[in-house]
Order: sequence, then C-alpha cells, then structure tokens
Amino acid sequence: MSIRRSLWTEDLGNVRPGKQSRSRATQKALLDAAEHLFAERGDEATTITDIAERAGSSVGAVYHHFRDKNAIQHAVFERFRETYEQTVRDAVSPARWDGASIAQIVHYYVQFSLDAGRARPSFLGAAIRLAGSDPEIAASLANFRVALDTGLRDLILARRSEIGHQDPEKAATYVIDQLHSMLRTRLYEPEIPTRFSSRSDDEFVEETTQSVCRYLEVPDFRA
Amino acid sequence: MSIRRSLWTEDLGNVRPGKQSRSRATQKALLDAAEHLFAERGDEATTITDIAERAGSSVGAVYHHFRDKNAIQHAVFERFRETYEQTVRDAVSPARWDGASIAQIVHYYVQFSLDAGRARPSFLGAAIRLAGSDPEIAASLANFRVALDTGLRDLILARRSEIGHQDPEKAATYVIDQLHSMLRTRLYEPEIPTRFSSRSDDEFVEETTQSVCRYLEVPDFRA
DNA sequence: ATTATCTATAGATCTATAGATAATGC
DNA sequence: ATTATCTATAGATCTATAGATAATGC
Repeated sequence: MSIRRSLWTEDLGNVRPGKQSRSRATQKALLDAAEHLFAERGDEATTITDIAERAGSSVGAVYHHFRDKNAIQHAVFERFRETYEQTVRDAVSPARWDGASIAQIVHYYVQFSLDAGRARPSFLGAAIRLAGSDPEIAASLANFRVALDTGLRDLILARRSEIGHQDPEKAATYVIDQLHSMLRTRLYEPEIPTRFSSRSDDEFVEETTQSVCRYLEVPDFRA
Repeated sequence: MSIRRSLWTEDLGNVRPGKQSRSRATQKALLDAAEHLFAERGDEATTITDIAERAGSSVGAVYHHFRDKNAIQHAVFERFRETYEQTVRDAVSPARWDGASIAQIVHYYVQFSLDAGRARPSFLGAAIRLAGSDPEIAASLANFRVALDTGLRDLILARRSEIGHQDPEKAATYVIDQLHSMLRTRLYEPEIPTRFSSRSDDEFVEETTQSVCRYLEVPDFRA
C-alpha cells in the first residue's frame, strides 16, 4: 500500500515512526547518506536518487520514510541537534571547569572542539550547509551558537579577577568570536586553505591559547 | 540568426565579444544580476530565468552572451578576479607601508578590508559561494589567498625586530589566519551571527589590533 | 547585412507517486 | 494483515536551442 497522506499531514514529525525492526536500519542508512552528501556538496546538489544509492536503498524507500526532500533535511539536522545539544551543555557546565584557570579552559576547549570536529566532519558540516538554504535551520543553529557563546562567556567572566584587560566584557566577547571563527575556518572550509592549516592541531591549540592569554592579560598557567 | 556553436568552441573566453554598444550594457546587467543572486542563494539555486528577470532581459539574451550556465559563473568570477588582483597587489605593496609599524599595518589593513567588503558585499560573497561548487574557481581563489597571505607575512617579518614572540615565523602565520578568519566571519557569514557582530567596526578594528600586538609582543604604537 | 533580443518549446533532470512484490510479526 | 521495499513513470522544473523580430552601424 502506498503512503497515506494524512499520516504526514497530521503529525509534525519528519520521520515515519517505524513498526518493523528493518525501519530503523534503513532510516539510519538514509540519514547517514544524506548527512555526508549534504556536507560534501550541499542539499541542492544532492538528489533523492543520490541518497538512495549511497544508502544502498531505493527512491521508493526514501519516500516511505520521509514526506519530502525538505523533511530529510530537517531530519538530518534534528539528529544533529539532539546529539549536539547535550554535548554543548556538558562542555560549558560550570561544574566541569571547577578550579580551572582561563588558560586551561581555553586550551582544553579548543582541543575538545578540534577532536569533536575531526571525529565526525560531516556532522556540523552538514548543519552549516543546510543553514545556508533553510532559514529555520539557520535560526536553530544560531540559538545553539548563542547558548555556547553565553556559556563560555560566563565561564570566563566568572574568573574576572584573572583578567588584566580594561574591559573584561568586551574582551571576553572578542575572544569567543576569535575561537569560533578560527575553529570553523580550520575545520569546515577546505575550499580556501589557510596558512596555518599545514601546522599540527597541537600547534594550533598552543598558539591560540597564547594569543588569548596575552590579549586578556591573564597568566598562561596550565599546570 | 542563432548562435554559431563554433564561435564558442573555438575561443576560450566565457563572454561573447560584443560588436554593438548595447552588448556591453546587457552583459553588465546580466553579470550584476548573476553576482547578486549567486551571493544571496548560491549558483545552484539560481536559474537562468532568475538572472534574465533580475537583469530586465530575456533567457535568449543570456545564451547569446554566454555559452552556458557554467560560463556565466566563470565570467562573474573572472570580473571579480580582474578587479581584485590589483587591489590585493596594492594593499600589500611594501612601498605603501614604508615607515609603518606592525600595529599600524594591522590597524589599517583590517579597516581597509572591512570598508572594501562593505562597499560591495556581493563581490567576494559570490566568489566564495562559487568556490564551493567549482574546483577551478576554488583553486583560483586559493591562489589569491596565498598571494595575500604571503604579502602580509613579508610585511610583518620585514619588521621582525619589533616582535617579542620567540618564533616570529609561526606567530606571523597565526596572525594572518586570525585576521582572515575573523574578517570573513564578520563580513560573509550572516547565517550564524557572532557575539561581536553587534559591536561597531571601529571596536572590531581596535580589539583586533590589540590582540595581535599583544600576541606578537610588539609595541601598540599607532601615532 | 550584421548583431542583439525576444517568445516558444524540445530535451534533460529531478521530485514525488502508483502499483506490484517481499518481509515481518501478531 | 500489516509494514517495508522495489521498479516504473507522471508531472514539474530547468537548461539550452530554434526561429522570428527588432536595433545597430557600415
């Protein structure tokens, strides 16, 4: 039997809730395929046939599980969001950084971000490319960014006494921009290589930490 | 009469050399339209009809001037390249910075880049988006980047005696990455706003210069 | 006479659906 | 009996061309 439209129109989800164990496997294969293709060439250059082929499935199966192409895009992003939300919350939890200096926070935060980005390059990569053509996804990603930035900012400003810079609020904001701009360039923009990209991650972490510490005028103490 | 294919196959150009004065005006209108649309939504989401409409022209006219869609993309990039090449060469010419300190170079270079980017946002924006789907354009843009980075690096290392950082080569490379990552984020990535984007360009220039000077350990002297 | 432009449309490509077949689990 | 998958294809959209009409400049 073919898809009953009402099922899709009535509920708000992007994925058909499966009733056989096969469903989950197929859905995962389709989402993995879509995630990689979106990250590599973007959503517009990716066809339904591409996704089905890469997943070792068929076009019909795609439409059994997802209402339309837009639903696939949102499902890919939704999976990213669910996984990432918790990670971000953990990363900037004050408890995690209890007793750490600003230098230590910066050092380990950059290191962690590089490791996370390298572990699954398509993950945030797909989300960033989807945000380019879908305002709803862009808005959701922006919220994430605000949560992450605010968390980091609070961590830094809680250690305000370490800071020599005459305007700690402004300086903390600048530093967060610096970290995220440089991390994103290093991880997700291979089409325009940077000078520093030939150097190791360790050197990147080291120089970034030094740069931030000297700008904020905090002691570079990372024992 | 319709297009003679041989004209396109034989020559290597992307644009038909016009023989009437109308030609130049139509070509400019088409390239302007394409540049803006490519910058806003990317090349894949832009149709030939979109370009013709925005230029106040017709689909037939587009194909009179350009071999195919790919030729339009390359022509847009080519126009960017010709204009930008000279600007970049001027910007990093040693003569221009004769007698300037590192602090002054950084300050005015960032200021100049912001002004140039704001003056014609679609310009580099279109080139960056085109690079995402065209390896040839990506390679050309990468060459640009190398020329610009090398020029800046030479300017900084020619003032090596000002630098306190123990590894001037590494530090100069890092600084160039920092400048270009942050400029690009600030100018061309509106889908993911940054914390600092609510602050003025003047503050951005000021904090960037301070950050660079303190990291390099050069005197922040900008008289 | 040549060059530039327009309208209309053929041909290619992609999304989404129909209808048939295969697998699952009560 | 229900759910999942496949193949084949209708319909929409986009690129590129054909052929007719209008403007230019020797």
